[in-house]
Amino acid sequence: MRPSEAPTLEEVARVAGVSRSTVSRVINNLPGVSKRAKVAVDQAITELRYVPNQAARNLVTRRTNSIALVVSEHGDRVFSDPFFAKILRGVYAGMADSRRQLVLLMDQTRDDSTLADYLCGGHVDGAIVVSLHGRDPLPARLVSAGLPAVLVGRPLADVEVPYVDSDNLAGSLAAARHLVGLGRRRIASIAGPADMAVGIDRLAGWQRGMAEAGRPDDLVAYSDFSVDGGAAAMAELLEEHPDIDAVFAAADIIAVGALRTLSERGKRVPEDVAVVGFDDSVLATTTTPKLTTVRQDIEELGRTTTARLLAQLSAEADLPRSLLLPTRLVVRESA
Amino acid sequence: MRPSEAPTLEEVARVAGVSRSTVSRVINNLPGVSKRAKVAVDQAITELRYVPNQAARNLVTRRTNSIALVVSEHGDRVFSDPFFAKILRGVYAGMADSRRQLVLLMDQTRDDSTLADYLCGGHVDGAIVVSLHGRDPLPARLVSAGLPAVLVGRPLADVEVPYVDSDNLAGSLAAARHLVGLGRRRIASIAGPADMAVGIDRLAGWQRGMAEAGRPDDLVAYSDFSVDGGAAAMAELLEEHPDIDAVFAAADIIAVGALRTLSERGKRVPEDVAVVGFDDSVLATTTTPKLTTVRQDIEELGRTTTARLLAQLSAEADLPRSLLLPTRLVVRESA
DNA sequence: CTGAAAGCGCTTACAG
DNA sequence: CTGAAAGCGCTTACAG
Repeated sequence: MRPSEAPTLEEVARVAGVSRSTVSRVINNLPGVSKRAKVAVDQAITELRYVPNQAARNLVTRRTNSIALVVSEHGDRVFSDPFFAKILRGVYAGMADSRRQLVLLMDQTRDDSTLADYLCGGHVDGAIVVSLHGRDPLPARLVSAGLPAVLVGRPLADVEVPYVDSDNLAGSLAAARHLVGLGRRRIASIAGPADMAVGIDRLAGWQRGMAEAGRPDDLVAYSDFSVDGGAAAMAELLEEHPDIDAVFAAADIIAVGALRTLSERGKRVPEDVAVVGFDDSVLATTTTPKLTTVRQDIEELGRTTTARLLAQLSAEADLPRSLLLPTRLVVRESA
Repeated sequence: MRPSEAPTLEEVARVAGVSRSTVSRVINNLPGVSKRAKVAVDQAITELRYVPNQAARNLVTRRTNSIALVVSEHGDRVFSDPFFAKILRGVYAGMADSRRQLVLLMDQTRDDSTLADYLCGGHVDGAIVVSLHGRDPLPARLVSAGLPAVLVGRPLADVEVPYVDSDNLAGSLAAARHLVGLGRRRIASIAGPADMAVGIDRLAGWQRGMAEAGRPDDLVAYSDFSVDGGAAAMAELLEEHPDIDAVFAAADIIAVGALRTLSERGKRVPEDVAVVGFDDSVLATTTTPKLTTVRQDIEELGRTTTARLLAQLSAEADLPRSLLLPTRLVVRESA
């Protein structure tokens, strides 16, 4: 970049009539600089349009001032999933004051090992890992390499990595209790993928709710996070249990599919079947009837994860291992 | 990171029994290394789990091996806009083979000047700028600083920056001709924002189509890229010109709004009013009737822009200043 | 084909 | 409060 044009700290020192040490102190806001020297340096900096060379800085400080956002998911889903977009927004908001840069990494580009090598190769000071799928070996590798990392979402593998997650269990428990409280007798659930913590936890919450109320907890069908998946799961449930009068879907998008099937089968919502979703996404208010759902704040999830990582990087003491963010039931029309 | 644990090139040299120069040559695949030396070095590298220090490398080579993706848009739109997600996917795909990293920057964090300073401060080797809005001063600043940059989308300001864009004019001209060919007499357009190249170009294409056919080109209403905007613009058009029998909307999302208004007014599509959109987004096939629209490949836009930048970074000669990607009409049911 | 040496632009003890 | 000096870990002419 602009070979010899770029002024160095050395030149600033010369222009300001001080030593390199002093210039460095001014730049880094270190104490022990006379006002006179500071003024001279500041003036020289603006005069020369000096910008510190980041590489030289990194080399000596052994820090890069950048953190990685690793989206541990192959293929297309990442980009089309609004979840990712919200996380990104939260991460960005969380970094706003930190003067750090965000390096985006997805392992569609590099294979897992290359990705880990890269992360551990001193390119970044820390990593935020969005673990969308099952038991990824990456977190364990980061830990063993000593790279500060925080996960978005509870990992399935039993690794000693801090994570931040929505309180999925409490949220789905609240949904279950709501349906019980409505006097529903045959309460089913369309669970999310069984290989994702988010699927497991939301199912567990519903199961606990059923157990509390002395209801059976085996009216379950599984679905991926798609409308069609939800529709198929709902059809499956109705096939086996035509008397179902309530269903808790592990995501709004699944609930949308369930609504479609119910409508096709001539079931009225909520009169015949009450439906509760999860997420409180934009979908929730565009359906007819509007969806009762469990609200989670995904952007906050990204922000908190970032804050947790930054705190760790500043070596703050007594950091909580992991955090759960509250979820709450939003009652609308469907249940 | 891992203070003194990380092995250096020096240690690799010692273990391999060669000089640092030789190790460096092996690492960088430079010619002039005996097979014997190469084997010894490779072995030492794996033995020590050596990873080159990027900062040291950057310092001496004056390159960072990273490029910036600058999303020049404040606030929330970026993240919720599927356009951005597709661009990101394309950019990522375009970088797949390049061993470079992507640094994501949005000026919601840093003010414009800080952003430009950062970009020109030697942090990145080049920049891809997604210019979603009007006449951003950023491209000009990058050019004057000598930072290689390529824009996604034609800039409004007259700067000497290469850009890659969809051929919006040809696409909307095709749409206009299609409506004319259908025998429609009163053809309107809902244009996009007048301060965005994409809005201007799509309107221009439609106008040219009208001119060709000797039709008036003043049946125009403006809208932002939203359903509600499209609905309002359609209402406005019908108010002033109740005899409209065709409308070209500058985006599918606008067309969706138009369809809503037409349906509310009891107008049948395409019998009473033919509708053509732009984008061929997912929306196009979920509407009733399915949307005739102009297809653009946004992911390809991101990929091509990235390829253009990488070519520039490798100092390839005779690069085209800018590129237009083809668009084509996809005829479905609405026109 | 190989190595000794200079140097990239900073920060950081250290001595004053 | 200030400066001279060492050193971070590489690459790159240069000389052999």
